[in-house]
Amino acid sequence: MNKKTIIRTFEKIALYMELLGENHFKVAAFRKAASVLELDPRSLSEMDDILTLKGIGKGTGAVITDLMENGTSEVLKELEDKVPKGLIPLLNIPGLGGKKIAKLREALNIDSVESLQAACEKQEVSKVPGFGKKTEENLLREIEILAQRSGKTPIWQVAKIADAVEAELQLIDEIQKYQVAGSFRRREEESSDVDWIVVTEQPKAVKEKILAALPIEKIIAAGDAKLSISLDTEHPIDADFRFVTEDQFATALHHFTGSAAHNVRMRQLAKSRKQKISEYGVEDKSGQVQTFSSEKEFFAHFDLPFIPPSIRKDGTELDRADEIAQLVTPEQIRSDLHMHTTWSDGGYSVEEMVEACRAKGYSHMVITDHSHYLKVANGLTPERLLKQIEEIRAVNEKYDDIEVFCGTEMDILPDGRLDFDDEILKQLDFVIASIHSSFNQPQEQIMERLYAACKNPYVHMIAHPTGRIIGQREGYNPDIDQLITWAGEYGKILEVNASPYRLDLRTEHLIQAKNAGVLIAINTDAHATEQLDIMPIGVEYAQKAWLPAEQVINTWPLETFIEKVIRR
DNA sequence: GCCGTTTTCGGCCCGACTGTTTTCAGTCG
Repeated sequence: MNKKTIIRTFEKIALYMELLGENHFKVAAFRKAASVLELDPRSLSEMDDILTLKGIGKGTGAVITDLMENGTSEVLKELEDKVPKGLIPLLNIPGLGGKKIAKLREALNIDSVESLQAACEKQEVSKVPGFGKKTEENLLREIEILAQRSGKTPIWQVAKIADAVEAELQLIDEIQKYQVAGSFRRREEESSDVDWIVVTEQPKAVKEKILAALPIEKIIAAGDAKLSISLDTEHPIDADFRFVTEDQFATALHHFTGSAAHNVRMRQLAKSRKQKISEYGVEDKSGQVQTFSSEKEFFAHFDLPFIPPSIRKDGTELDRADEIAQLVTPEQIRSDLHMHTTWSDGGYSVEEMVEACRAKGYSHMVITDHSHYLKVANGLTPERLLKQIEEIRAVNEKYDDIEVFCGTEMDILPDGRLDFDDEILKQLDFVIASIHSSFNQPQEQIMERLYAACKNPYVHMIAHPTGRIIGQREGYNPDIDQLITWAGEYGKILEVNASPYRLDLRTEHLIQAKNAGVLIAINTDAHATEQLDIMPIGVEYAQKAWLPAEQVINTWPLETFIEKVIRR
């Protein structure tokens, strides 16, 4: 028996109870028990107090005991006997929850999406009390949509959609300001929808203009406080707009940024102080509602520091408030150590990239074009690299407010060799090693390649250490534990790639790297000047691992970087 | 089902919107 099995059992029990239309507090109690175990860092064998944990009581404790002694749960078995498996997908249909599903099952013996569809087509559903014609039509349509639509949208697609939507919002005069909230603001890797807080005195007019401006597949809800639509974009996604006044903005932004668990913790905290949090403000005993000029002020009201959106997760961030001051922030970034130019597959010259980095106020930067193995990217031969070094040194001479270092993003070849000899590497200030080929090799071979890079004395950093593209490809599946160990042993830096396509190291690995004391760099891997702008996304993503600024070498001043990295 | 520095019973975060109802339950975030 392991912890995961217990957690999954609780989640299944909750799901089945929900389908039976059980009391939702009871359902929530099982979900809560699952999350208590999930959040406890210990393994099952280390948890001798498991039955006394807060959130585990008589009922959930009995399930644990049953699982430990017999390997199965009687409670779950009974539920499985009672509830047909085909009902579970019904919960994915918008508008259907446990109660309605239970009613449909009672009245029409619905036990699957197929039987629900048939019943709708025979117009039997609209005869059930509590259901009507409109519900029946909606259900049929949702069943069709469900068949086409798959899961969540990766962050890089959300980013594009958000840009397009905001371009339209900007044109609406009645909007005083807007800000994206929700999971995208929290820098989650994937989102199921996008939310905006819109400040306006004229919600009706704004609603009409948004409806007229955006490509819409379906209007989900359109009231005076909220507009909810399905966007008919290349990658369809739902969008929510909340209309508030200026003074409600901070609390609305907080509320709709979530996470849900974070909000619950905040509201419990408020309640313990005889106050009540809603999206409109903080209400005290007398019914007086207080509003705030910023989220920072809102948090301060509860004696908390500003909690960055990306770490608003399960509520435990409130318990770690004193660690927040050390967290890396986008404002602390002084350098970008991974970018490309027209020498390989970038879109801008060395000088243009330098100008763009100067505009960011960076104190230093590294030009790191591809190496010759990567023919598709016009990778540099040793001869061209030497010429590029000359150009970079010359450009560097021109500026005294930024230091431009010579680097490379060198391929680690499929056979484990490195793409440049040490004689060449010696002449560079900063060497990145990356895998761009033969992702499908067995893990052993991948690790041999990474080991070759780690033990080479001229390599400084391993870039995008998994090669994943979010929502599209898994990458090359390295043994990250081993890589982190080597990075520690050989003093190599590991990269967080700020590109919303990549974002690796991913959070759980970054936590391991943090705990191992391995140095981290956050880089844009920019192939164009405007891509330098994605740095905050990488930094905010890295905050999820509670990474302190001192461990992120981009926060170091030039002198420290030279001393500890270039001349180490 | 779980919990208790007012509580062992009566709460459990809070509010918007829809569709079905004639005042509100269910769902959603």
